[in-house]
Amino acid sequence: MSTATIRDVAKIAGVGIGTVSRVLNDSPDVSERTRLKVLSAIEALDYTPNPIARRLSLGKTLTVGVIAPFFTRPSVVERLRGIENVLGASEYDLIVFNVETVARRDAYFRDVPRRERVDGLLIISLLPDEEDVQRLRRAQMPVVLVDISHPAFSRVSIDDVAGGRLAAEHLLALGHRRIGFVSDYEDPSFDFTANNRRLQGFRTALEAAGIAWHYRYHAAGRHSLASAREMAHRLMQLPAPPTAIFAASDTLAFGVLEAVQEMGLTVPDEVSVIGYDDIEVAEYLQLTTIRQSLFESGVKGGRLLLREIRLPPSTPEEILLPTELVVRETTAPPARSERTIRR
Amino acid sequence: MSTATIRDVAKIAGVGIGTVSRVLNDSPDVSERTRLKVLSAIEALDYTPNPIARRLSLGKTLTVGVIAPFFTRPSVVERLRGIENVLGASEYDLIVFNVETVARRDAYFRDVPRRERVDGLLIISLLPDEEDVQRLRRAQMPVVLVDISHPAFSRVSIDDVAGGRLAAEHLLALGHRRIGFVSDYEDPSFDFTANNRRLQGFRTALEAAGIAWHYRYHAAGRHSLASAREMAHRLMQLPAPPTAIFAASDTLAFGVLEAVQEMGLTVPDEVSVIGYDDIEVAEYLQLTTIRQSLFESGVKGGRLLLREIRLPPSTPEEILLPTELVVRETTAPPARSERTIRR
DNA sequence: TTCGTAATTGGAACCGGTTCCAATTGTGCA
DNA sequence: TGCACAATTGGAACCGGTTCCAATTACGAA
Repeated sequence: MSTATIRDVAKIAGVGIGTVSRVLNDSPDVSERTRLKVLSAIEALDYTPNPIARRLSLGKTLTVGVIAPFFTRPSVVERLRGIENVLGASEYDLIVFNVETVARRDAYFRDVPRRERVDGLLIISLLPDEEDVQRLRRAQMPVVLVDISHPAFSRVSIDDVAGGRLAAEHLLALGHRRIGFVSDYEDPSFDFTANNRRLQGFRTALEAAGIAWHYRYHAAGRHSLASAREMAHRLMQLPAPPTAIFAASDTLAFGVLEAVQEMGLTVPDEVSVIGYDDIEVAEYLQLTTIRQSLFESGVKGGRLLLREIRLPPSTPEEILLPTELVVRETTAPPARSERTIRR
Repeated sequence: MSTATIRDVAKIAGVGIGTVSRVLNDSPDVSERTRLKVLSAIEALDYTPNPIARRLSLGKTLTVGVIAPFFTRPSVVERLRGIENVLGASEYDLIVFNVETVARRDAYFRDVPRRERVDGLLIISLLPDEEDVQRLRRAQMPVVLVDISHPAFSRVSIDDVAGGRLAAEHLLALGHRRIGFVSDYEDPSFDFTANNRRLQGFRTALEAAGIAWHYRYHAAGRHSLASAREMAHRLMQLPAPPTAIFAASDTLAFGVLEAVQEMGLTVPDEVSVIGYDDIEVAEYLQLTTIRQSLFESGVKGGRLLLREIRLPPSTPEEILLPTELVVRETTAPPARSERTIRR
C-alpha cells in the first residue's frame, strides 16, 4: 500500500482530478457539495499531496537556501534561528549550507544559485565576489544578504558605523585616550566589511574628540579567541599601551580578556574591554559590548526574502538595524596614574 | 531564455533522451563516441538536470531532515555541524527543523515524517513519543536518533552512564563525600533520558564508594543558566550543603558557578563544580567537565542515516560514543574543615 | 418552455527527469 | 557471405501534481 495520489482521491470521490486539485488549492470554483465529497475522500485515504510533484508542476522549488559560516561564529547561529523562525511557519523549506572552508564556499556559491534548486537565497556574513554576483543576477535569483552589504542585492545590514561610534564614545566618556582595536581579517573572501564599518565609526568618534588614530593600535588576525589573545598581547606591549581595547566581536573580546589577565592586569581597573554582538555568554561574563539584534536580523531577512520571491523588487531594498551600548563590568575609567599622565 | 531540458540536449546532440539520461547517470551502455557528442551538447547549453524532476521520477526526495532544539543548547549546534559536514558532501540536501516550543515540536513530528518529504530523518536530543514512533514506523522512514535512545530506531548515543561515573569518580578521588546533582527536566516530551543515564552512572559510582545517594541533593529545573543558578542556591542552603556539584550540562554548570560566587564562596577551594559536554566556552572558562564528542556524534549519525537510506537494516544499530574527563580549574579537594569533619 | 450566460466539472497536456522494451546497429564465427 | 547474439539506441510511458480549455449543468429571464 503505497501512498495515495490525486487520481485515487478523484476515483473515490467520483470526480475528476482537476476538481480535487481545485479543492486542495482552495479554489472558489467548486460547489460546496463536491468539496465535501472530495474532502471526505481525502480523509478516508489519509491523502497528502506529494510536494515534489507539486514543485515540478509549479516550476518552483518551494525551498530557500541559506549560505553562511554558521558554526565558526555564535552570532551567525542566532541569525539562523531568526530565519528558521520565519521560514518554519511558511510553506518554504530551509536548506542550510555551512561554509567553513574556502573550497566549500566556492562550491556552494557555484552550485546552489540555480533556479532549479532554490527559489531564493539568504547569504549571511559572506561577501559574494563579482563572479558570484554575476551568476546570481543572471539566474535572476532573489537574494537577501544579512550582515553584509552589496549594492546589487537587498540586505539587512547592521548600523556598524554607529556601533563603532558607540563603543568609542563610551570609552572616551570614561576618560580613555589610547584605545586599541582588535578585529579579524580571515580570508579576504570572507566578511570583513562589517569590521571596516565598525572601525570607521570608531575612528570618526575618536577624531571628533580630537584624538588621532594610530594604526599601531589596530590588530587584525583570525577570528578566534586564541588569535585575539595574541593580538592583545602585542597591543599591550607597545611603548604606550592602550588603556582600553575595542574588539570587533565578543569572541575576540574574550581572547583579549584572557590576555589581559595573563599579563596580571585587572579588568576593568587597569584595562577596559568592550566587545561587539552581545552573544549569550556575554551577559554571563559581564562583558560590556555593543548589542546588535542578531535574531531580528534573521527574522527581517527571512521576511524580506519571502516578499521578494513573491514580488521581485525593481531595486534592492536595504533594512538597517540599530546597535545599542550595553554597559556591564569590563569597562571603567582608566587607572589613576593614566589619568594624571594624560593631563 | 529559460533553462535547457534534457530534450534540448538530445536534439542538439542528435540522440534520444534516453541516451542523454544514460550519459548523465554514467551508464556503461553508451559508446564513447555518443558520450562525447552528448557531453559537448551539455557543455554548449550549460545544462544541469533539474533535481526536482529527477526526484519525482526516482520517487526519492534526496533530502534529509533534522529535527532538533538547535538553539536552546550549544551542544546541539555542534552536532548539527557534524551532520552538515557529512551531508554537504553527499547528494542529499539538509533541511533543518528547529524546535523551541512544544507546538513546533508536535507540528514537525506530525508533518515531516512523510516519505514524500524526506528520505530520512535525524532527531537530536528529542525523544519521540509512542504515537510519533508508530507514525515513523508506519511510514517506514529511516530514522537515526542522536543523543537519545529508543529501541525502535538506530541511534548514536553517548555513554552517559560512563560519563556520570567519571564525574563521580573524579570528585570522589578528590575527597568529596556530599555531592549535588543539577539537571534539567523541561517538558517531559523533551529529552531527559540522557540526564537520567548520567545520574545513574553517578549514583552507581557513589554507591560503589559506600556513599548513599540522597534525593535532596538532586535539583531539576529548566535548561538555562538562570534556572541552574536558583537550583544551586537551594542546594547550597541545605543543612549539610554539598562540597561539590555535578551539573548535567556546561550551561547548567555556568549557572552553578554564578550562584556559588554570589554566595561569596570560591571555586574550587570551597566548592567544586563539574559540567558535561565540553562546549567551546568551557575551555575558556576553565571548567572541569565531561567531554563528549559532539561534532563526531553528528558525523556518525549522518553517515549511519545515509547508509540506512540505501540499505534499510533489519534491526536498529546502536553506536556508542565514549566520554572523557577533562580536568580544568573548577574542581579541587574539599576545604580543610570539610575533610576534618568527615573523618 | 426556451434560451443565454454563469457556474462547475472532467481530463488532456504539461513540468523534466528515469526506465524499460523494442528496434537498430555491430561483431564474431561458421 | 550469412546468421546468431551482443551492444547501442530511441522514445513511450510514467512519476503526481497544476492548468487550461472544452463540455456539461444550473439558473434566471423572457
